[in-house]
Amino acid sequence: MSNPVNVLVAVAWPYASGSRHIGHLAGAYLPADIFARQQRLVGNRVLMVSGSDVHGTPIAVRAEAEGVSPQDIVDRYHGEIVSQWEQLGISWDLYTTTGTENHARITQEMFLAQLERGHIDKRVSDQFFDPEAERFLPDRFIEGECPNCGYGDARGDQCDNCGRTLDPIDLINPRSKLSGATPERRQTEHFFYRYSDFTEKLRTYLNSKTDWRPHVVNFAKGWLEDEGLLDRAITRDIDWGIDIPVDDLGPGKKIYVWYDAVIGYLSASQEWASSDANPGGADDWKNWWESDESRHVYFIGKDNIPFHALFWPAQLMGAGDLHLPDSIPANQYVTFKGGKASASRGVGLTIADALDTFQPDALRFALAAALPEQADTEVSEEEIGRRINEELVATWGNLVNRVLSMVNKNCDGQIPDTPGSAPEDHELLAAVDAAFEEAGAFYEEVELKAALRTAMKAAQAANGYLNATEPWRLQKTDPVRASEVLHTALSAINGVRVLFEPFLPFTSDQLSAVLGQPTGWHRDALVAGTPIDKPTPLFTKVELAEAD
RNA sequence: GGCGACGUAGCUCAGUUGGUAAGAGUGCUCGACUCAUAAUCGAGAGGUCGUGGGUUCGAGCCCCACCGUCGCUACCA
Repeated sequence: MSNPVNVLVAVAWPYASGSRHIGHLAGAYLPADIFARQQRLVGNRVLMVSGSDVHGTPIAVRAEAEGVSPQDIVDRYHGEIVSQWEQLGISWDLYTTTGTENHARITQEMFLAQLERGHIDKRVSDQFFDPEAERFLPDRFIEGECPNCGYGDARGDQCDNCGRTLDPIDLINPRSKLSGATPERRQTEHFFYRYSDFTEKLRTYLNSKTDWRPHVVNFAKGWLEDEGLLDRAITRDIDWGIDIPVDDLGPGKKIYVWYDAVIGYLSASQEWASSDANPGGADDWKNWWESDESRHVYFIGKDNIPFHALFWPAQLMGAGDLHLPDSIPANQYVTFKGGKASASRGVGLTIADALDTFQPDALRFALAAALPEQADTEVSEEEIGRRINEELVATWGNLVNRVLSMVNKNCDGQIPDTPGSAPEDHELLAAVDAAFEEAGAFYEEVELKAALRTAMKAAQAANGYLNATEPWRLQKTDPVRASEVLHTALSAINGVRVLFEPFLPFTSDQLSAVLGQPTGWHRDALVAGTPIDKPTPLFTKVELAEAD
């Protein structure tokens, strides 16, 4: 194959303020893991990083409400998230948090570099202040009567009743969501990032991305129309966050959470490079970030597009010569059917719920088959179960089981040394080998649903081959040919399981224990004489509740 | 209000730059098979491609309007 490429698999940083649901999983984390696993099999050097986003107002407010420290909130949810990654088999090279010293230092370094280059300046602005909570308030934390429709509980940024976008200054009888007090307008001074400096460069950058998904490019370009990007404050009046590396503004101010969160991709790469997990040395991160040869792929939900297609590239441009995102295959949303039925029927199914109900690989399979790559996709608990039973278990699980059973029974419990040479034997193995190429092309485009279909097609070809050759019948009439057929079928499985590995890591490991570790993105030769025991099914069927 | 995406078989979705009588999986019907988790394989039925106009020799793909769903709208992350 060609030379290994350094691939950065950058995955959206989950906000450590609550439990994640399977929409998040299908939107970013699962596709990232599938892609990363395949890229490793291909032989590329994959660095897959993310972490919990631990700063921001919601966490600070929640901590105050519960009478605990923000760190307690973060520890609770970070712990939950980390344990779920393990259960789901998400193969991070590093999953960290934005609460590390390393991250703070690198964020501050980037801030200083941009300040030095003139892309950061100070401005005074008016903001709402809660005199009781003694805290500046984001628009969303101000409520009042909607000036358009009179709705009493409109938020400062938007009215939930009439849907109009609002400015908190227009609210009638505004009150703080935190204390109920009437907010006051106060002047406050903040650092602004001059995103407007990069409007033209970003236009050029986006225009060069002709292969991106249309909804990603169009959406990002929409922000650049007319006056282009607006400068944004990158500091906040809050105690919980990263210190501003210059003290001009006085106390009580920190760096804004989203300015620092995206820097996590860079800081996590450096943390990984310096860790024991990497034998390549502390400067190894430069092979991803200071190299034109590397490839950066960002896995995010569509709500994150402006941050990754605009703000983050602008921050990178302002900091120096760092590698920009090469592709951002942002997914749309997974939506839930039967929203009014009940939580147990799939409405807002959390990752924890889903893991209680489904085998990890089975869950991965069902979500991968429904990835919202082009459009929002509807799922329900029934639909997930249906996919597991009718597609995964019936086609792939059963294929493995039927072949291993026959080999165990008819070939003295070991892999026979009887490769077949009939035309149909070659045809099947050629089809499996071709599937690697076909699926590989889909991975290059990050079309993971299509890659999964390719693997399923190969499994179906193997099932068809068995039905056509009927080894169970040959066993009585022509045992030599029967063992050729079984050898061929097992060879096919030996390839197909590699095609499935990115989707089904746990059961693929089970098969590796029998068939040996795959050596790459291809079908390995069988090792004759390897013992094959009576198999236990890889997957169990899901018991479906009666749909009503 | 503005912007964007979507609306294709009962269900979940594919349909590259417009071009042979519109596809997959699943479900349904029929047939084959019985090694295998009542699993598999084959065949078939099933669609006015949201509606109405327009461009074109030709449109699911392009343009306009409308209807519906969802998202974003820059101090939520």
